[in-house]
Amino acid sequence: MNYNFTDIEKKWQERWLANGTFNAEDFSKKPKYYVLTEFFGPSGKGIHLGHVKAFTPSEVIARYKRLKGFNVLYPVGWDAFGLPTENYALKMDINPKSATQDSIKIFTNQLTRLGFSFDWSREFSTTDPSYYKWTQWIFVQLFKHGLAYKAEGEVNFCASCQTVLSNEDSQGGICDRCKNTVEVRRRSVWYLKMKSYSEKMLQAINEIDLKDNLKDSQRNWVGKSEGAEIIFELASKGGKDKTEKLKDKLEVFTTRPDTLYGVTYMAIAPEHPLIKKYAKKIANLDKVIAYAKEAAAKDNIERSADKQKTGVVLDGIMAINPATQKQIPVFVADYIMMGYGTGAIMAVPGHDTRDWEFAKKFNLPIVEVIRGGNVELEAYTGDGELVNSDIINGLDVETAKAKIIKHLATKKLATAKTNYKMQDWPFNRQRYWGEPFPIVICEKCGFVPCSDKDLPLELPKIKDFTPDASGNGPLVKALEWIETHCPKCGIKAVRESDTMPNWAGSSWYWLRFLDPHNQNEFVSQEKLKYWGAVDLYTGGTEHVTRHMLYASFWHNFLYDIKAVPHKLPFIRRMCNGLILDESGKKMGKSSGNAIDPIEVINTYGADCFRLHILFMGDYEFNTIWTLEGINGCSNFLKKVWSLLDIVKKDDNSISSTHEKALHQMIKRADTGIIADSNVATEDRADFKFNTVIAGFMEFMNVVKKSGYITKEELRQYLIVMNPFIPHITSEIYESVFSKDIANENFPKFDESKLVESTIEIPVQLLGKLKGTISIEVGEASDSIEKKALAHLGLATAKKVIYVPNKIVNVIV
RNA sequence: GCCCAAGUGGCGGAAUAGGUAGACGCCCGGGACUUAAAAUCCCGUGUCCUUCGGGACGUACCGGUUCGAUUCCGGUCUUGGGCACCA
Repeated sequence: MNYNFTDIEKKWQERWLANGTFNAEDFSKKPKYYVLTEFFGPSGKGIHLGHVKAFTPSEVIARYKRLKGFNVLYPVGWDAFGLPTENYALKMDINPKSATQDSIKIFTNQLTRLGFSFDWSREFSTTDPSYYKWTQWIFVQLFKHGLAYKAEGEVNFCASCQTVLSNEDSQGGICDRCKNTVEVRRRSVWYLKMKSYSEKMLQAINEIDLKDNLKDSQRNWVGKSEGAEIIFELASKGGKDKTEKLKDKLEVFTTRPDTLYGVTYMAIAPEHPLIKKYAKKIANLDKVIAYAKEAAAKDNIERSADKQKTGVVLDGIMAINPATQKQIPVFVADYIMMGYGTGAIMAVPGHDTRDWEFAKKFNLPIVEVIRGGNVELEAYTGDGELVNSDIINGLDVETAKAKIIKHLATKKLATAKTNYKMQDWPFNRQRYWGEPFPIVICEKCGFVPCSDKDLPLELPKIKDFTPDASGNGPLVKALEWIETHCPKCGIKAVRESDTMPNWAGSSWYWLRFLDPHNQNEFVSQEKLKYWGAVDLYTGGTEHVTRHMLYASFWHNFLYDIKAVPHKLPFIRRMCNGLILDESGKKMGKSSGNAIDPIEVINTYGADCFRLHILFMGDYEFNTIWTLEGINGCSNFLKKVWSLLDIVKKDDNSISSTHEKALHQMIKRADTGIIADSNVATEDRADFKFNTVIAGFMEFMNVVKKSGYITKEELRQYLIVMNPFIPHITSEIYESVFSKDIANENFPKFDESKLVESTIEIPVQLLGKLKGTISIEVGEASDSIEKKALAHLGLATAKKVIYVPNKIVNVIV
């Protein structure tokens, strides 16, 4: 009988679905294992190769863990709110709701055809009112705890998508969705106070099991820097060259208070309020205003791409160095950002590269206060002894920092301060397809949250959901929905017309999978206690500084208000590489060069596709997609099928010829798929699916050479391979053993079966390989030295190096 | 500019507490079976030289440590990713 993958795969896929084979149990006696891959953003184009690359590993792990006796939760769901779906619906001229439904249908069919062992009973979409009810509920909690507020601020705005974006959504000044350059606009927006969670998020980064380089990029994004805020008094020229002190003081943030004696000028951002406030005191106001306007016209990209330092002195205003009491000039310069620190700096040209460039250009004095470089040639940013610095002379940098802060603090001129690069999260979008804000705007009561019984606040059905430049979302047009009464005082009021960003629904979805049908709570406490955190969370690297941080923020908040009992959302995170096209570009929905995974399944079968994509390369590295080599996987599956012809159906033993190879193969799979959580991080060598598959092939070669496989060997072999190629192994298992392989236990390997008594070791002469000799394990070194000399035809040697059971090197 | 990761046959990739480089597979070549082809099976396959015994070279490049380096150290080049005037 030939291997007919089409029929076999269809048969098992239907059976798994009908029987709910992979549905997780709540409260099982088995140990729990929660494995999750970032859920799908469904689109009408169906799944792409990136999905297969991202999901196949977690799928293998889910099946493997079940065979190892775990109660595995491997859920599936849809992240369907947001710009991708809405832009697609606009393009196709259909309603986003039906676009979402259609896409989910397509995805469901396609994922089924890959044989993924999801628990379909827990499926939901972020667009289901029964789900976003609780997204809104969490928002209300954030609001009630003072972590959601509306304010006017400078935000990133994408003119093409007609909406405000978060910093995370506009990394590098580019809209994450349409790749257009974003503009900075002043707008009234809803913010989530993510910045106030900076420390807690840094703590979470320390605790999660994640590669160090990815932790670094997260820490970098949070951007903690410790330093001090220092107050500089200001003075202006009064009549007759007399100076008078101004009422306002200039506050700056610095990480290097030790260099205070080297401050030779000050610089403020073009948007700094000081300019407006003391306009009358600025002699060259025209020039200053012209410069500020010019700076404002540049977008972020231009401003940072042009590294030439520019600026204008504020003629008439001086600052007073609190350490030296000397007066120094104040500049307005666009290398100072209003959004960081206080929007003003103390400039130390001797020890800061940017200040050095500026000072050189404007001929400002450069003072050395830390010994170690030549500040006339370049800024010295290293360590060293303090000089020219009065009370902190002779100290090292760290000691000097502490002393000068303490000294100024007594005069209330400095305080130790920590700053973060991460900003609060602009949380509203002027678009239709998102969760409505459960907020009523009342003239009398201000912002009033909907009460729990009014949730979900459903998105109204409207015909025209096209965004426009008015600055309002399409929901303002839904008058019947917008106009309402204040839940507090009852007078006429309006609803917030913006919607939440697509990251809202994904910021807590892993919790809902624990209890997806609960109508009374976002998730029950009993289920939270049973399932706890996600044991393994897999997905793309690009989410490390975006979704992962949002998720960490929401989870931390829910923990703080005692809504969840565990502090960390995810115990371990692994990031998969990308699938690239031949030219090395990212392959995906947007590039239009995608290969349809369903065609690969039609030609080769799902088992073959799964095997191929895992065998192609390392999980964490980018892989260039090719069908070259898939024949190897196809040939291998034919060989697996042909085992039916050579199995010794009444031999329940393990033959001595196969024993070692069998145990080796099991060991390789057991250590190469996923390590037990008790294995130390540095000792792990898991996620090595390609070498595990090589192990399957090696065992096949051994079996093929001897021309038979015993029934027991076949049983163990099929179970070990089942997570990778579930259809074919289920089919053969059923036909030989009349049982469902899904209920079996993963075989155990026996280390003692892997030990050899006689081994071959290499003999080297002066480090060059000269052949091998056969030795007994544990044989005396004298005897081995003699064998090695004999092999080389030598009588004596200057020195013989013998590394037990590894190598002999002879020196003459 | 700063930070991180990587560079191994014609190709995808193995092997790093330093110890037989190229596992496993693809492609390719030769053979068996066949009227023929496909499928399948067997053999070969890093490069160069060879008197067919073997020899020399070889893990981006240069240098170092070592009996021994793909692995460790210093420097250079290339590719990919992240951050980007963050005070």
